[in-house]
Amino acid sequence: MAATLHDVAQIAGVSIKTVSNVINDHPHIRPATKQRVLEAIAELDYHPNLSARSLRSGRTGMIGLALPELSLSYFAELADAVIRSAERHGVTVLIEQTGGDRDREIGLLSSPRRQLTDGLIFSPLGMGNDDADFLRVGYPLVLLGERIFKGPTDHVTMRNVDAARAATEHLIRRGRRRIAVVGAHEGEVIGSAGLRLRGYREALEAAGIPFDPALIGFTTLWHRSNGATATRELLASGVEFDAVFGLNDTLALGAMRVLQQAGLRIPEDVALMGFDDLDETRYSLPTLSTVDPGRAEIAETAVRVLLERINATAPEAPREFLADFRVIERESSGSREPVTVPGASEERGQES
Amino acid sequence: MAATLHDVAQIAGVSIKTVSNVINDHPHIRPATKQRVLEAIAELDYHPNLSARSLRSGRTGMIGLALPELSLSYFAELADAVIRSAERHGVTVLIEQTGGDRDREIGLLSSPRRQLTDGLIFSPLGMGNDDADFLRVGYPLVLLGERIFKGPTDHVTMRNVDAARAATEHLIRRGRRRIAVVGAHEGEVIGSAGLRLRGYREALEAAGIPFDPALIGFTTLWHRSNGATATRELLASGVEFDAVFGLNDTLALGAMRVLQQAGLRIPEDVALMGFDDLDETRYSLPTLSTVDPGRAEIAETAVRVLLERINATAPEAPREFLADFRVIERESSGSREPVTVPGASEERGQES
DNA sequence: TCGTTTACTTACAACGATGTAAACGATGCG
DNA sequence: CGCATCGTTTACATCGTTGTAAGTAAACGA
Repeated sequence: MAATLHDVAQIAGVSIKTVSNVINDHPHIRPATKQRVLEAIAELDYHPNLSARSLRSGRTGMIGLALPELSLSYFAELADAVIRSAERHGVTVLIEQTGGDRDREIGLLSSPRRQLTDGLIFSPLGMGNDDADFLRVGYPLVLLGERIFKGPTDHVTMRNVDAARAATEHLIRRGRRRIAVVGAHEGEVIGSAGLRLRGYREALEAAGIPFDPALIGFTTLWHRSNGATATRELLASGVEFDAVFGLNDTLALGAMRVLQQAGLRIPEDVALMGFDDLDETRYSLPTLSTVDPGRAEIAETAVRVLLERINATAPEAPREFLADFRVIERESSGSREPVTVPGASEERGQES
Repeated sequence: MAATLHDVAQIAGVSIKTVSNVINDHPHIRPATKQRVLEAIAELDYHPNLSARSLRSGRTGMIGLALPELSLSYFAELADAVIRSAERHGVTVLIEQTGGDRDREIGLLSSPRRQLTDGLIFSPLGMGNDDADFLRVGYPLVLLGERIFKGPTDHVTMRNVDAARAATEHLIRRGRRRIAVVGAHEGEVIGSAGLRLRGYREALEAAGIPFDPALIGFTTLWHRSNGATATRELLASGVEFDAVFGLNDTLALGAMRVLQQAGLRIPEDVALMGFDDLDETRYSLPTLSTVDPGRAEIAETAVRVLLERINATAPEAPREFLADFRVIERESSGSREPVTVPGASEERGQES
């Protein structure tokens, strides 16, 4: 049996409340008493019972993180970042997978598991703007992603339009004028695809380059194989292009294979650009130019804002946060850096 | 405020214990009473308070999963599998990242967070066989991986030697005799690298092919860039080879790029084989032949065994579980299947 | 010396659930 | 008709913690 406050109190010769006070750093404790209590705690290797503490305080010290799937790299890296941020703030993260399914997402918002967490960071994929009302829940909630805007909660997201525009401008600066896109969604306005395509169009317009619908490759899901297929279709259509902008890294990596297989040199014949700055982009050949949409900042902000809400006394109007992005030039868009072992100085490894 | 047993009892006109009995399906409840209680529960949208239940019962309904890093694909997919298994068994998974650091791993075994979980599935990377005594802990623990054998706990792992042998034999059957290895660890005996290399040697021996040390590429970490570097070194060394066996998929994918860049055709000039069956191997070009080490089975077994331990009354001797593996022939080792959109029928996607 | 403040400590009652033991009414048996 | 029995329900204590209010002792000023 684990030691309790009672045991510690007995050994230290004080009341359990005094022990509790020592543990919670309450003022007005005589140093000598504190000393005795700490010794007793050490002697018994006492650790507070978290269930009891939760029951009493109404706080669990955990926050939820709901995302589509860990096996999608973007979300695995997001989870990694959120866990690290949470750790710095002294809270624990409980991950839940939705599979990107709208009904599961909605169900999760009122699942009994919400009891285990003091708040939720929620990255929906199936829900849309029309579902915003489901976000009116009785606990602190921070929304991520591009599925719902102007919802009733705090929202942390990336500058999709600006970042995609900057990425496109980067390609234009490299002398490319016929820039194909891979991953567009038919008719989408919000959502990552719609917003990033808008940024692309803004960049073209600003540079006086006419928009050519023939250069737009549509896909349904953003998986590697779709990037490959869309690129194959572009090649087969005979349309000329000197660059490809994958609306995310996974698509771009799919495109990379197809381009290479077709005998095209990257970046000499076709420059290539992704979006997300997945770890993987540092290890491809050539390394993939991409946009860091500020994932670390998004994670940190989401955790911070959620904890603020959890600790807030009065309700406040929902706020919107936009992370800073950064275009990262690597080999696939014609960086002139020497080709050494890619990323050798910054690798994080899996051993044995 | 959320409803409590008390509120429900009041509305139903019974005592709180009766409500508790209804919820826990205790026998001897008059149907009429049960009915009234259920109605009251529905009316108030009552959900049991999990902290209170934990405090009273000593169970949290959560299990821990400790692994190096979610941003390593293998572990992200393992976590995904464990979460799904746990869900089927009605328990929640709490993920913890160790970074593969020995001290963090040891610390985590007695962290206060262990209080939040009824047991732990632990995949160490930094700890070694000498640290086995740290695994003598006061809660159910299931060990994964190849770092510690004959430890004091249940152990679920893969048939590294047999699987690597089968993978090598597959290459031999395809007519390859000069099979290079990428990812060996100098002097390692256990650990994934040591065991898989042993399987490789066994296959050679059985086929009467002499072992050639010049064909072994050493790396430290198992990252993509290391696979690339080791392969580049093999090419530079001038040693002849007609196949490469990457000791994991990540290494093999790194090797794939270098081979292609060198103008070698896969599989015509060099056959390529990985290990792990990452999702990614289905989307590379060519698709990567690999070994499914039974990840799904490992996850399912680990969860099942852990829950058995949690529910066990008497202690039992530790057991060892070995998952079934399966060699998966894809294009990189000369599969003759038609090259269609890779994996089109089995993709799980990321939308928008 | 006494009253008053300050510093420190304590007893007690929650938080919301569940196990125990006892009580209750209805039934069956002698 | 009284007593045991069964099925059903209840009151109460308990899990380990923390907030509240009250208590004690020491320190201070008058």
